[in-house]
Amino acid sequence: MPTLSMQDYAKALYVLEQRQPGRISTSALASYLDLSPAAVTEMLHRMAKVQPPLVDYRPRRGARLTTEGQRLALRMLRRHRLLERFLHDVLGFPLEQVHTEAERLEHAVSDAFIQRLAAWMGEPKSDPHGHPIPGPDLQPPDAPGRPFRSLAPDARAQVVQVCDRDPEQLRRLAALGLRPGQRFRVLERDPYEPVFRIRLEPQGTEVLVGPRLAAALRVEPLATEASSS
Amino acid sequence: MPTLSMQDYAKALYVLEQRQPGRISTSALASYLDLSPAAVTEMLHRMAKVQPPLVDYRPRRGARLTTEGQRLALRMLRRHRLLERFLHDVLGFPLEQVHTEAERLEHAVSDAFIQRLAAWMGEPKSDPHGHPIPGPDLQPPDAPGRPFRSLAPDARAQVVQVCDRDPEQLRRLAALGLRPGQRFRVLERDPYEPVFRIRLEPQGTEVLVGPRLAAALRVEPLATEASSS
DNA sequence: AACAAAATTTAGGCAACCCGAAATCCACGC
DNA sequence: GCGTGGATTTCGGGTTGCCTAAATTTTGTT
Ligand SMILES: [Mn+2]
Ligand SMILES: [Mn+2]
Ligand SMILES: [Mn+2]
Ligand SMILES: [Mn+2]
Repeated sequence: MPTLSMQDYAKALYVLEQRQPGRISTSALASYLDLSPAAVTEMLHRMAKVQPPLVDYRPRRGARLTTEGQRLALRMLRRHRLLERFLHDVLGFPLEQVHTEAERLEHAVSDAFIQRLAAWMGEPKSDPHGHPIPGPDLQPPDAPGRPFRSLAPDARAQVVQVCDRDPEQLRRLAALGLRPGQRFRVLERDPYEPVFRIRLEPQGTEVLVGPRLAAALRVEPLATEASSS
Repeated sequence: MPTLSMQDYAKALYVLEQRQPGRISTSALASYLDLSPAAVTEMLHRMAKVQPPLVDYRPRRGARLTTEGQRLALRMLRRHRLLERFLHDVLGFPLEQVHTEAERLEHAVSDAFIQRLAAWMGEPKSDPHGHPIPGPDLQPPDAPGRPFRSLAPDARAQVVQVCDRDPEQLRRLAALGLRPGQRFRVLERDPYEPVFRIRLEPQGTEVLVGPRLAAALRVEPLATEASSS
């Protein structure tokens, strides 16, 4: 089994490759993992050298996960998200705390643990932030919904995913009521600035969504029910 | 928070001090942890040097836990045993697998996790091997029952604790039916060799208990019900 | 009291990981 | 084509934790 650090690097590479297909640069990985570029270079060397190799690393042109590396990443994402589901649904951890806790636990559980936990929880398909949980076959799941910024004025939609990496932002989102499942209507989209005004349904609260929050949300458009009433 | 290794050393020192009060020798600790004596010497130095110190170490005359070290040990034992209870009762792990799994998890969970897990499980008082779970106050619990070898012929008793460190032995115990809660009567105690013959109640199965198994069991004597019938 | 065996510590190494600073590379603008 | 700034790698260092082999100390004899 790869080391704890390799597990986190693999996950990070997977997420970054999803965002922007292609090779991932040392600096992109370093800033995502909050490590020095020097540390990342070294680790990429190690991950390219283990058998089987986890990354295809070409000095000065970044790295990509190998098939084996991708399997590792998906295995870790499955663990992470299943654990988050457990922490939130069963133990009642608040949304903004589950990520940190799962980030440590994911390395300590065994495959047997995950298999039993998944069965016991009824094979959940997504974590409490709305991220899809890879199945035991480790097929890459696809991200549900689409970016918030793609919404047109007057559209109705539902939050399907919130970003889990920034606890403070997550607290803000939670305070505003923007959690997975929340429905809303776009009231206004500023034509010049990337600012939206939305109304939560059914609460009726109005919320301003700027570029920071918008980037943290993915949404699912809904049929424009009772648009004139 | 002390390192993962220090956490395991603290637990080991606590268990060994329970068995045999007084200073613990380097070699005793090394053999319990399955490490070289040199590694143990080094770690004892580190544990004596951190602030606050976890052990009182005097070169060539062994080590004892400080109050702080004992608190750490009890914190880890609470985590370990609570996790074992969860793994066995909720996820259905067999008795001989829970120890290994908990040995890793205990270092990855947070205090908040343990607090929530304990509450959710209804504050269990013992683990599936019968070991007492220290409370949140971290008071040293006392070992229930007494050694198996202290049983006299014809006595009735109940298994209250099985040793959890040897999976193979645990499988043997389970195969023989000797798990916590099992009642039995001592039919015979060899006067010369440390060998017992017992009959399980209510099954009626007869089992031979030699010195190895006897050392792995603690028992609670029962009233000699219906001794003549 | 003197030795030898046993226990323990010290010395020297190694593997993971990480960092800051120095060197190196390469791509873009002129 | 030629610098040069920014990205990247290399170098030297530091920490934790383990091992084997070589001292060293203690202990249990004769
Ligand atoms: Mn992690
Ligand atoms: Mn998540
Ligand atoms: Mn452990
Ligand atoms: Mn146990």
